[in-house]
This record gives sequence, C-alpha cells and structure tokens, in this order.
Amino acid sequence: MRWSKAFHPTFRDDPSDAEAVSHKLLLRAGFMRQLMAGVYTLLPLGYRVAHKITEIVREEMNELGAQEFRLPTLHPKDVWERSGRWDAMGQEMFRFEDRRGSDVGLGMTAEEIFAHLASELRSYKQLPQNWYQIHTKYRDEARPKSGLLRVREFTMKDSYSLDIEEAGLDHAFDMHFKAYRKIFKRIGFEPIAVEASSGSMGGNESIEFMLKSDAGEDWIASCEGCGYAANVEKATSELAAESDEAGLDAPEKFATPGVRTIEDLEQFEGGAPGSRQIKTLVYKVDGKTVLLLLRGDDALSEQKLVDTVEAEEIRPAAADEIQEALGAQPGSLGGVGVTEHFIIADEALRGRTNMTTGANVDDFHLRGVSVERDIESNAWLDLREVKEGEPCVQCGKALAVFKTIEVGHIFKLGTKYSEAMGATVLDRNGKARPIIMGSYGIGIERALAAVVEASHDENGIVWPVNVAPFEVVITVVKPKDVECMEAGERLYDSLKGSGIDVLLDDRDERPGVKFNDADLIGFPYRVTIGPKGVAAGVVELVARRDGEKSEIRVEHAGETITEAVLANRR
RNA sequence: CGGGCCGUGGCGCAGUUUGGUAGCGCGCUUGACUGGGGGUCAAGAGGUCGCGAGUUCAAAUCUCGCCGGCCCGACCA
Repeated sequence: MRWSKAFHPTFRDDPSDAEAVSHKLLLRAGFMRQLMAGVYTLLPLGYRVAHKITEIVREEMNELGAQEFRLPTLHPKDVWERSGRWDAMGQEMFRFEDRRGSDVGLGMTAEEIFAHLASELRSYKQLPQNWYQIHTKYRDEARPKSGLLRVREFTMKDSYSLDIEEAGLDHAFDMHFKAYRKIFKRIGFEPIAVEASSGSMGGNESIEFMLKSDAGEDWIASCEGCGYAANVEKATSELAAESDEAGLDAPEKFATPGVRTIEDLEQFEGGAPGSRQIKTLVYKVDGKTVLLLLRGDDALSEQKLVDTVEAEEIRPAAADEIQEALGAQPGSLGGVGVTEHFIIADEALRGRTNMTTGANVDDFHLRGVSVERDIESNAWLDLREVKEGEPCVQCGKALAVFKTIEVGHIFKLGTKYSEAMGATVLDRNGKARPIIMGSYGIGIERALAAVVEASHDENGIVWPVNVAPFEVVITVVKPKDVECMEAGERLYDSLKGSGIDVLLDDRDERPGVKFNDADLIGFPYRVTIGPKGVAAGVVELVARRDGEKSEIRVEHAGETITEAVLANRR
C-alpha cells in the first residue's frame, strides 16, 4: 500500500471528548471513528488490526479442535424465552418488532441458539463438541464509554463446549484456558486469570482474563506471593485476628446526637473505631426485609450477596421501608433484639465482642455488643469486599487491589441452557441426559483497545508485530528525489515479495510529519530512505518499541528487515 | 437511570455574561522555495453556530422544547 493513496486520517490534537488512552490514540491515529454512542466504524488501519486479532483467535480455536459456525444476529423471542433470558436481559437487549409484529432481539451472546442447535444431537457418541463463531454482538449498554472498551455493537468470538460428563467440561474448560493464555500472549499482552462471578450467565465457575489498566472498570484482588487472583465481586481474604475485650454484660444504650455515619461515630466522644462498629444495611430480597451486618470499615459486595442468595430481585431498601421495619433512620440502625427480620451477618463479625452499633432509635447507639450473644443472626456469609493490603487466604501475603479490563471470560455453564432447549443425548445406558455446556468469550475490539492500553508511549501506539496494521513503513524522506523514490520502491517490492505487510510512505510531506505519523500509528519498524543514505548505499531501520536504530546496506535491506520481522511474528 | 460538563468549517478552540458584518490556530487547495523529527512565503476554499419553536427591527448570543456527545455514579456476561 502506498500511503499517498491510503485513507489514514491522523489528527494533530487529541480529540476533546476522549479520556482513555486507547480512545484518544485510536481516534487520533486514524484507526476508527465514532458513529454514535458506543458504535464505531473501523477505518482501514483499525480493520487490519481487528482482522489480525481475529485470525489469531481463529487459529487457536481451530487448533483446539473447535468448529466455526456463523449464527444469525437476529434472534426470535421464543428461543430466549425458553431460557428465561428474554426477561432477564431487560433493557440490555436491543429489541424490535418485525413487519408481522413478531418480537425480535439482536443477539448479545448465543448460548440459546447453540443449545437449540445442540438439540439435534442424539447420542453421547457425538460428544464432545466444540462450536464457535466470530460475529457481531449487540448490547444496549446503559453507559458506553472509553472508545472501544465498552461499546454497544462489537465482534465477539464465542465458543461453546458440549459434553456428556462433568470431566469433559473440565477438560474443555481447561483447553480454553490454555488457548486463551496463548491467544492473548500472541495478541500482545498477558492478562491475569481471576476467579469471577458468573452473573446472569448462570453456572457455577467462571474465570475472567483481566488486563491491569487504569482505563478498566473491574477491580481485582491479586497476590504476588502465590498467584491467587479474583474479581473483588468474588475475592476473599484472611481476616486479621481481632482481640476484643469481653466488654459489658449487656449492651448499653447511649445518646449520639447527629451521628449518621461510621466516620461520625469514630469522631464522636465515646464512639468507636470503624473496626469495632457493626454496620447495618437493610435490603429487600424478593420483597422481604433483610438486615446485612458488616464490620464498620468493611464495604458490602452486592455481587457476593446476589451470588449466594437465590432471589429474583435484590435491592437496597428505601428510607420509608427502613423506617417502617426498624423504627429508625439509617445512621442509628442495628440488629440487636431484632427477631422479625432475616439477619445475615458477615463472617468477619464472628466471635466479636464489645462492639458498637445503632440502637434502632434515632440518635442512639449501643455499646458493649457481643455479636453472637446479642444478635440473632439467621445466617453467616462472606459479604465483605476485599481491601488492599489484607492477607491472602492462600499464603498470607498482602493482597493488591487494582483496576483491570476484562478481555476474556470463560464459564462452566452446566445444563441450564441444554435443559431449557431440550438438548439431551442418550447415554451408554440409553437414558436421556442434558448436555453439559461451557461458554467462552473474547471481545475482538476490546482486545484491540487493550493492546493500545498496554502498549503505547508519549508519541503514540506501539503495536506488537503480530497485530500491527503494517509491520514496516518505508519512509521516503524526499519523494521528489528520483533515486530515493526508486530505492524506496525496490525495498517495498522486495519486502512485499517476502510476505511482509509493508506501507510505503510516498507522501510529499516533510520528514518530521512522516516520522510523527509513523510513531503515532505505531508501526513496529520504520525504514528511512533519504538522499544521504542512498548516496552512501545505506538505509536506516528504526524499531518503534525502543527507538533502536541501525544502518543496513541497501543490497541487504530486504533480507535483513524480513528476518527482523519474522523473528517477531508469533 | 441520577449527577456534572458540552455541542460554532475536518481537528482543537474563542465569541454567548451585555443580541447588531462568524473569528483564531492547525489541517485542506494552488504555486514557489524547501526537505533526516509537525518548515517558510503568497493566494484561496470551506460554517443555515446540534434541531425546532418563540421573543425581537435584529438571535451563535435571550426563552421553551427536543436531539446528540463526554465524564462520574448506578447498572452490566
């Protein structure tokens, strides 16, 4: 490709309404343009990268023995109704009526459709199967953001394993785990695999692949000592041993005028530090009032509650509901003496004595509370969100908590979808058994943006060779100089002939403009061909990543550069 | 969905308070000089100021309504 004939529109300034690095750079360097909120056009540069990522994913899926399908993106309502997700997905699914008035949804994922196809399977002898597709998905996100990191229309590789035995699922899951590791490494970054919540997918085990990045929106806890890592929606930590004094024989009520928050009570004369307070949250779980008790300095992980409590609807209670249930406003709530409501206490409160909590009378608290003596909790659960620095459950080292981008997610689904779709096969004994499914996803555009987040500098993107839009750019410093231009073209032909993705910058621009554009776009290698070099019979090779320069004799240039590129392809 | 900010040539912005000829930088076109990190000079093109109503002699500017975008939060496989 000749740059003078290409559509590679670059900007000199950062676009004003982009925040994330990948968002800024992908716009500025001419990889994409926004059409509307969460919907982007990939320009030729962007599409080349997306295509290379797709090919890597495809190769690794084929390597694993998976078969590629192509499903529709138009899904009929009834298939989604059978799994219960037509309703469960709520506003997140794009929906409309066709001309006959039939309800249609745009596919956000394909468990239903693949399970529906799997109902054609008859015998365990046809299993295992591994099915996948790489296709457009639609999700009407409430808040698309950060360029390609969170969009409403995107390409996803989604695969599905079908097995008769749990052991088969374990194997398929493991194969995907390894394939994902390899895929991300080839694409150009190494995410952390973490235990995750399965959310609305269902199933009992899932692993997310997370790339550390400030542009991300998922917090994970990870341990450098032993490699334990989990999404904070799931993470646990060792509890630091607390030594409490026995305290009083019975709770003592005391006035706390104006105290509303944990911090207020810490400051209050006669109050208590957050670690000695019991925080009381009121939730509505399928309409029932439930009290959640946590240590004052712990935060509730709502996802942990959702994951452990089987319920349709879980939400914080409204102010009037709280008043009616406990007779006091938030700030003075507590579980002491409460018997008419279900109480769930966090594990961190077990055995604690001499604590302080609300008295269920506005502006009054209780001190000297022994949790197990004074509060009739109906259940003990792990509800707290892990904090930075807490000891790892496996090795005791301090956990780090940081932000990440979710670039892949694999699920052990079980039989939820196969049962809903009637996907059963006959086993060895002639008995019908639901197929055991797993599902596995990678977002292509998000992975593309993740590479940029992971690999850039102050001058622009630094593409790994494997996914670079072009592996080499030949910068002809003075295109009007016939010798320069011809030297450039000869090298271009030579590299092209060797199968290198090469772009010839033949634009009539100043060298500085070309160098800056090349750096911004991020080609891994730049060959500079100028009058001085040509006169001396050399060209200059510059590596984008470290700026390392070397002079190469013109007659060896094609060969040397080809070798350098091939050495970095994976 | 709640809160905040914003919509003016392709990009970045000023002008809106106090209504009166739509402006700047970059980019773009043509030509010349130039040519190893966004060069110089000259001459140009390009905008119904997000949309619609209203007030007014007159609206980018004031009023009302709508649409769109970004950020924070809630939500989210």
